[in-house]
Amino acid sequence: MTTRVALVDDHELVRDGLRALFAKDSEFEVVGEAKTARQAIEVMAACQPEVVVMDVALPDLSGVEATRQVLAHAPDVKVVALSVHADQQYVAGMLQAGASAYVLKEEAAVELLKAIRAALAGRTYLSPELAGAVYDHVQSLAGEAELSEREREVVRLISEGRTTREIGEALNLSENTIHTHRQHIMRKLDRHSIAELTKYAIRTGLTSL
Amino acid sequence: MTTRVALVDDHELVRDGLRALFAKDSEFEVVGEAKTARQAIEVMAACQPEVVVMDVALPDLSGVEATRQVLAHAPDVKVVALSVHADQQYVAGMLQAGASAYVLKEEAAVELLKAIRAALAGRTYLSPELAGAVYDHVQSLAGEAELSEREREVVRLISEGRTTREIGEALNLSENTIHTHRQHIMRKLDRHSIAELTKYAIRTGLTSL
DNA sequence: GCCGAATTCACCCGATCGGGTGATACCGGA
DNA sequence: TCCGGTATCACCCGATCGGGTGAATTCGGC
Repeated sequence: MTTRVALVDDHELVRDGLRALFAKDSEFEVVGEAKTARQAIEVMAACQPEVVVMDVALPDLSGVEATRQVLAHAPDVKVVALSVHADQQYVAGMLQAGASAYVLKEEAAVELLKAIRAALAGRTYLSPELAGAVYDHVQSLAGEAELSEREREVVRLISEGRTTREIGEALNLSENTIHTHRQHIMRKLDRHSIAELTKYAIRTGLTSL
Repeated sequence: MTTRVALVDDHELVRDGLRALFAKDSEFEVVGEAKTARQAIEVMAACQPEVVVMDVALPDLSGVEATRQVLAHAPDVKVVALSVHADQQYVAGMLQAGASAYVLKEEAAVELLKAIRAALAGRTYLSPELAGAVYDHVQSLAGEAELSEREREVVRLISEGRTTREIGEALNLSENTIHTHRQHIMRKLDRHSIAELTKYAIRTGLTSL
């Protein structure tokens, strides 16, 4: 029985390469592709893959947020993150979002296959280069409370420089409600300034620089 | 150590010529080529060049838009524009899009190498003929967002989540002074919220996530 | 059913922000 | 020499933030 794989990457070239890679291996079958996070959600429902190979840099949303949303829709899917950079922040963010593996694009193809097999077996896989470097960061993130969907949306808008009133208008909610959300967020994250919330939003992929 | 260069030009012949040019010089190494803007974006991710030599006339998008997109994906890459025309509009557009240099094809090859070295050194290079014509425009762009030492210090502390009073205490200055600094900074950068200032600080390396 | 969370809204308060004006002083380039 | 930028400080104002309290609803879990 072959393993059903979906590819999420905005680069045609990368997807082509990956597809060719999986075509050589009878163990895997590429059942869906997506260029954006939004497309990815749709493809999940249509193709029912067991594994999603996801680029962390997508045009519409960060891979972190995309991973979160994919797993919200299909909790059993294994997400394997693909990235060009060994950026600790991103690695930690992806793992916290629920990714099962993180592989650098500079690695050999065999690393990706190893990562997928590890993910399917319920284990977490990191590119050899990363494993040690990231451990501390993951630990530090572990103590961070999780935000609800609504709260992440509010943090995102705050980090875009919007005011409480503007956010209320954007979400069709009362200013008071946004105010309360912000309070809950600050208490959960123990971050009590816009500056710190903005950094959180960037690090977790809710917004970009 | 060689400098990694990517070529973006729709003319096979031009690319052949440039490749031969760089092959003669052990200082540079051509690691990727693209015929179109779309390809260029893909090549960026795949090849991780330090410099992109880009024709301003491409079949799918203008060189201006291509430059913008390349830099959106890889902010640290230096873009050297190549063109047959000394059109001020194009020059200004490319520089505004973030190109580091603008070289005419009629110039000698050595000009291109000079331009690349200047770009790598963080300077802006223009073909001698253009230098005078666009000087004013370049000046206005160059002096656009330069903060003073003091101002950068204040932005840094703001991005650390400190309040105006705390910053005043830290720097042994009046609250009012910090207040004024913040105003000047916001006007210079055209960023009018803590969130946006924080992003600026992160992008320019004044603070970390 | 009860409890906790998430979500929604309201009203309170003092502190801070974002913006303006105006002033003094220093320094370096035109 | 005068002008512009930097740096310092002061006072003003309205808007917003950061924090608190209290309360309604819904929804999933024990």
